[in-house]
Amino acid sequence: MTDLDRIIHEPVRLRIMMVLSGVDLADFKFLLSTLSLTKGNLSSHMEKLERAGYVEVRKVFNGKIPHTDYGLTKAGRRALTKHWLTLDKIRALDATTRKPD
Amino acid sequence: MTDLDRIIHEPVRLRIMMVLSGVDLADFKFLLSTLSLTKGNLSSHMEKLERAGYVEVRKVFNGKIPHTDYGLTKAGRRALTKHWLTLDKIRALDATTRKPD
DNA sequence: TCAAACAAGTTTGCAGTATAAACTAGTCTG
DNA sequence: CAGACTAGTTTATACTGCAAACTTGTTTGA
Repeated sequence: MTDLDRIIHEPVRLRIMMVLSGVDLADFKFLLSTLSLTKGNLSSHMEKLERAGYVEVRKVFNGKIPHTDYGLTKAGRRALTKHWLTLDKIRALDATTRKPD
Repeated sequence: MTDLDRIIHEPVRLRIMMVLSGVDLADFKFLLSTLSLTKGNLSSHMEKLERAGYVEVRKVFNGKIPHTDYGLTKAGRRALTKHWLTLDKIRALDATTRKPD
């Protein structure tokens, strides 16, 4: 009930997911500058999100230059929505928990 | 701006902080059962929160039995409030980020 | 009375992870 | 063709969450 998905909860990935949720597709370079990450860092986070089935990766060649686009999957959107709901529940914990005397 | 305090962000500690924010003091046993943790796990999280200056620990003897109470410090309350604000900002990222075509 | 069980935590060991630095594969430029 | 650039990926390291084992002391029961 108050269990947070650690794949999404990780700060960088939470931000990645939110950015992706606002667009159809985003490429590596865009994410890199938007989120101010190093390439290695972004790469490994994207791999983790892909493995979890939360993002879809599309690799194409723009002429001769390789290009990578990312987009949320249905499952990714669902998981993200659920994550915020879970956070809302945790946020309400202060009101629901009273110490028994 | 969208930097999350990892001390607080960790799921278990976020829950601990929220529970503590709803009471003046809570003891080890109460937290243990409320949050369904193992003792070792709770102990090390509390130590981390204490080191960060977010919780205050009061150890007393109830007769012969040792007793440990925890409560949020001012800094802890401030940090927790700020944390939720930061999460709100991240939550709004989908609306503010648009991919330049 | 002394061994076994219990209480309340703390310490330890391990498995997993986030990150930057180093690397790769290929393209463009002078 | 040498060197710089593009677009990532792999590697190495330092950190961290967690449960199990341990510690210190108290109570219970035979």
